[in-house]
Amino acid sequence: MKPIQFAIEKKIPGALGRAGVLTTPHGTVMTPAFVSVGTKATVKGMTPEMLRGMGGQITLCNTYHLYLQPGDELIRKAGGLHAFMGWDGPMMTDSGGFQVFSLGAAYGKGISKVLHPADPSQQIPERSSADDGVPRLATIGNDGVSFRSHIDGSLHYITPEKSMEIQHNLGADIIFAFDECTSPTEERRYQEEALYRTHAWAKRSLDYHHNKEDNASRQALFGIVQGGRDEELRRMSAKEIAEMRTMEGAEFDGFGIGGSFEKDDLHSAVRWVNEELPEEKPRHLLGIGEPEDLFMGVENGVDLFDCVAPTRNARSTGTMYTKEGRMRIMNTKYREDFNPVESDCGCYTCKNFTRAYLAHLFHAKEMLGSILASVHNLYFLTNLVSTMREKIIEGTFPEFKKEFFESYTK
RNA sequence: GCGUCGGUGGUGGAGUGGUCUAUCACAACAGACUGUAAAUCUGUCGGCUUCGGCCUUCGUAGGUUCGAAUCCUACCCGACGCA
Repeated sequence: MKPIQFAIEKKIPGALGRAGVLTTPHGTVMTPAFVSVGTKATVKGMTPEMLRGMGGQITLCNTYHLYLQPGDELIRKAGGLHAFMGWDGPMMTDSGGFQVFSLGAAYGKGISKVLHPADPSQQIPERSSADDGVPRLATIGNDGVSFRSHIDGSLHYITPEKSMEIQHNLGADIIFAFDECTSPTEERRYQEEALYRTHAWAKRSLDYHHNKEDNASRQALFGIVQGGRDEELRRMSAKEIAEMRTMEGAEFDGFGIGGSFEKDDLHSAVRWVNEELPEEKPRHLLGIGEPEDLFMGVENGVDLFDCVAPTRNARSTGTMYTKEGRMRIMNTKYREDFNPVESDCGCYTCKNFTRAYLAHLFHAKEMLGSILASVHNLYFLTNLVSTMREKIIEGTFPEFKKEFFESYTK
């Protein structure tokens, strides 16, 4: 018996998109679905009850962060992440592969998950100059990655096996293979080299996982596809990860699509990969979650998304998603605006508070502001994706997409 | 009434003869944020601007000086002390 089951209910005619049901040991997820990010065993500002209340089905925690603090052994003793953080629903853990990137090639360089090269402040530096200056906290070797803890400076070595061991201790329903998320600033030669390494690490992750029968029966393992912006590498990676087997014939239970992108490359990369991946297994687009990207992903066959944007935008300066686009609640015009953030929104924040009140909380630096804005943003994106699911089942996804972008401007 | 100290841009508070439109912090205003190094970060913050500058500011009014937020005089205001 496999730890998860995935059934497709309905497809978008003429596209890769589909609506499905993902069954895990801790419950089902109606896909496509938005995954709430809870890196350090907490979705920032949200109790599990609030997550449930706003329609959250599943959360994603982080291997690297929890290994450093409080330690995966401690979480194992606590009875696993579900018990430790009080979330009894479906849960995934990321492998630490993103930190290879964010604490490595991207460290101190202002490079993030999605780059906007049209913005002059985000010009992609040449590789030669990208290596100057700031010392990295993550250094890649062929066997694994050395991390210098961003908390206390201590040195740690993470291998694919170590990532699996940590994720076994954490005990999420779905875990990810250890990968290297590459920067779009790397040239093709490096992308290729990194891809071979990611594939080798994927195989080691798969082998290690299936050597631990207890875990393999309770935790699903997703392989991660990389390959940057290059079509050949992306397709090759998707095929290779999809066909990867242990000696006993065990395979990945699903797939992650990873990488740091230029905005324009995102669409093509997702399409190339999903054209190659086997239809019957779930696909997770790692770290993506702006509304326009969610539509693109769903249309192109992505089943799961996670993104820090809703909580980070909410918490930092009260930037909230609305049907008309982003609203920055601290802008002067909202100080005496006694309407809800969105009058037709069903979230707790919109049903109970005004823009003026939220503006006040942010100006006064009261933590409830961050919480209420997070509630709204998580609701907005979660609800947006679940509405896309309904529309796929109704057969009206294209109409819904068109209607959404008639009012939404970024 | 006498004495002492002090009055700097929205606020607090640097500066004590030229490099001063005046450090810094806060507030304000605008922006960024996509597998969280993030309750973080960036920019603006006297007026005008053809963005090269120009004009006006450090309680008020005079004065010294090539040059004053900085020195002198008078006045106004505040705190404290003494009558």
